[in-house]
Amino acid sequence: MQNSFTEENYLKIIHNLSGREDLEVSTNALAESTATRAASVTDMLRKLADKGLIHYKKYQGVRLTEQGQTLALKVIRKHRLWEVFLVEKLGFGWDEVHDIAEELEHIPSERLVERLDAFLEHPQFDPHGDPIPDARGNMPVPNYTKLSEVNTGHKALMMGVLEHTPAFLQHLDRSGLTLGCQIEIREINEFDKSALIRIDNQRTLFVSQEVSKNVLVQRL
Amino acid sequence: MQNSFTEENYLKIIHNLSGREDLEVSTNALAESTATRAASVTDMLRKLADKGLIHYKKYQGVRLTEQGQTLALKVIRKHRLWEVFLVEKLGFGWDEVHDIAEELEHIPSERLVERLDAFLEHPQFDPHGDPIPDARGNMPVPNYTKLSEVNTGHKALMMGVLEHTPAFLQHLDRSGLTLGCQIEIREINEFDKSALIRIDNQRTLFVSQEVSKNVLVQRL
DNA sequence: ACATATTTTTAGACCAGTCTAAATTTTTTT
DNA sequence: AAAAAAATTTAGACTGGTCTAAAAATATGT
Repeated sequence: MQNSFTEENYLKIIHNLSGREDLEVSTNALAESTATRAASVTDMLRKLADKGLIHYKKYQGVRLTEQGQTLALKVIRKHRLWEVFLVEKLGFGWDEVHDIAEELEHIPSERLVERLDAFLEHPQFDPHGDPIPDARGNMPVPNYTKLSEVNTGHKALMMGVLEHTPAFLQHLDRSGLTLGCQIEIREINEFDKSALIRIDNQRTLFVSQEVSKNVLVQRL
Repeated sequence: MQNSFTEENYLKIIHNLSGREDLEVSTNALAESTATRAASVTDMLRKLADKGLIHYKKYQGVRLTEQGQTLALKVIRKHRLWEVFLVEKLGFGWDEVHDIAEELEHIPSERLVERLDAFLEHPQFDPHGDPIPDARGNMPVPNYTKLSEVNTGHKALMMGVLEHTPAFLQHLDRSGLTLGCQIEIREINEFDKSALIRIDNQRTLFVSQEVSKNVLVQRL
């Protein structure tokens, strides 16, 4: 029994919503993320539960089973590898690849994924800094800090983002904030938590809390 | 109104079955090629006709409209470009890529196709020697000859195949018949039309008519 | 703790794409 | 040109995934 495009999407989204702490995911949250109605989500949850891919008790929200987790990570692996391909090989911007990878992630061949991985030289992270699970489903859990949590006077390296919307990513592009850049916190304004930062010791930039809460860094 | 995976498949198959002479394609032929029942094909044909993608009169078979033709060629373009990618970049054999390309061909982004085309340096032919339509839907119509039609003593270059089954392609691999090789016809046996040929002036090989009827060459 | 609001589930319907069985049209054979 | 065979279409049903409207369960506010 094969898993459909739709089932794979649900698993991936449940994984993403349940976060590192494996929280219960609510029907409404899924309805929001899948852009379907709650009633349709309920139907799908019954089906996934019947297949043993999720733990589901009525009104209690869901969690992935071991099996569901494995499958979700395979889809996420494919998604992120394809994003690397699109950016590194085809020259797309990091703000353009999500929707295309959303389609490519459901192409089913194991051999394809492994050869793609080799072709890309086994990347560890996708273009947004998210870690790529390996073929066995192991995903490193980098513990980055939000830029908003770094104190005045400290330096850090930009390692990822929490927001993945094109609008946000394009804003970072225009600000010169790219993965790997060095950021030094010069000032933080108390009233709105906006900050004056210095990038790569070259440019100075004002960032709102909106931005700094969605940028992940590695403290130096 | 988007075209579904299934619709695209029908268009592609109608194109392939109607050949260069744009023959009418029968319901049964489509049922065979799509691995569905004739009754299901009939339903689909009504739908495609309603969308203006095919000319269809009951019991009369179908032909693509201008619009259907354009769409079919876009799908074929994608299919063949992805095959080039799989062979040239990922190192797959020409016998392994059909099924995977069958999935990839339905990924919808125009930008993706054009960037892939550029990345592959605008290939003219896929790994089986089939011509790749350009972005506007123009496809060169190379007029190759079947190897079985070349006379004793003549030379030719191998340019393509008519069969695309893994079994046939693997047989060619084992025989050392690859695209671009030079073939000289040494002898043809009258009773079964099998032939003794010389490849690249290096190896001599016996080929059945089965094989020579499915190998396309350019006479020298 | 009770009434209200929110969330979730059930019930019943729809669409795309498929199926089988039966009816109809076209083609072939004699 | 009639009978038989083959191809095609119609009729009616099923599955996966979705919807709306209504019912049921849970959570919240005072």
